[in-house]
Amino acid sequence: MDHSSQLLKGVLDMCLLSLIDEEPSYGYEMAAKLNERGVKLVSDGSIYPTLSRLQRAGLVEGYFVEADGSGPPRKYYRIVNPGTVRLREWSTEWKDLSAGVSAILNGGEHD
Amino acid sequence: MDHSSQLLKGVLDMCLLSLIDEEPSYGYEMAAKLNERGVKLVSDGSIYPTLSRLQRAGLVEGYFVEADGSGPPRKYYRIVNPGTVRLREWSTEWKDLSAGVSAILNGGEHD
DNA sequence: CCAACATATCTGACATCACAAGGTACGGAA
DNA sequence: TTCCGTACCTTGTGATGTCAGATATGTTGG
Repeated sequence: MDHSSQLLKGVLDMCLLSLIDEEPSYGYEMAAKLNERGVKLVSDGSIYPTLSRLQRAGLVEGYFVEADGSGPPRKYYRIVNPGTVRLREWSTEWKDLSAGVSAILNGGEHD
Repeated sequence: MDHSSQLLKGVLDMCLLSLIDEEPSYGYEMAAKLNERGVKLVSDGSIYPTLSRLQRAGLVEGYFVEADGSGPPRKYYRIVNPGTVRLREWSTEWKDLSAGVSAILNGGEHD
């Protein structure tokens, strides 16, 4: 497995939750959004189990919507209250960690 | 397991390599440094296997040094050339990913 | 009608890696 | 002797991303 894939661990659920918080969406669409926004290498085999987990955890609600064009019905997700709270917590965790890591990476400036 | 632990995946090896790049060090000391610098929750059960992996990957070299005070000899690590290269790669990966994630987290500003 | 394609979701086997708990070993202090 | 701080390592467990493949729908072209 790739090193970037390891970096994604614990980050994907947070990103999906944030996307859903912006606007209800479905797996296939979110996979595309993530890639557009610079979080590459996310396969659908990661997306769907993660979305199920978010739903099982009571952070989002799922509902099916018939596709406008072609294809099978889409499973949309919208955020619910506990999800909003959790997203704030994860956001804080992320900021703290990423600040710490960046500090360590920049600690050894000898160029 | 904690969510923070998942966030650490793929980050710990990078941080340890960066610490070694600053100055040769040993496991017990690096565990303390990480905690001081804001990367919490790292247990020695994660540190030692990670250091072994870095060494097996040819990114660092290990050598034993007798302890000044008390305790068994310390296993110091110093960075070698491939490690310096890899550290730069990981650094770039990290910056890209963390920028992407931050952008997504800040994308849904509605407060 | 049938095949191929894009859309869309889901599953299972696999690998990676952080953690907790435990073990080993050394030296100094109570 | 017993405990504690230092220092290293190993084992089992759990979480989760990846790949490959299965399933289903509607459109398009032969």
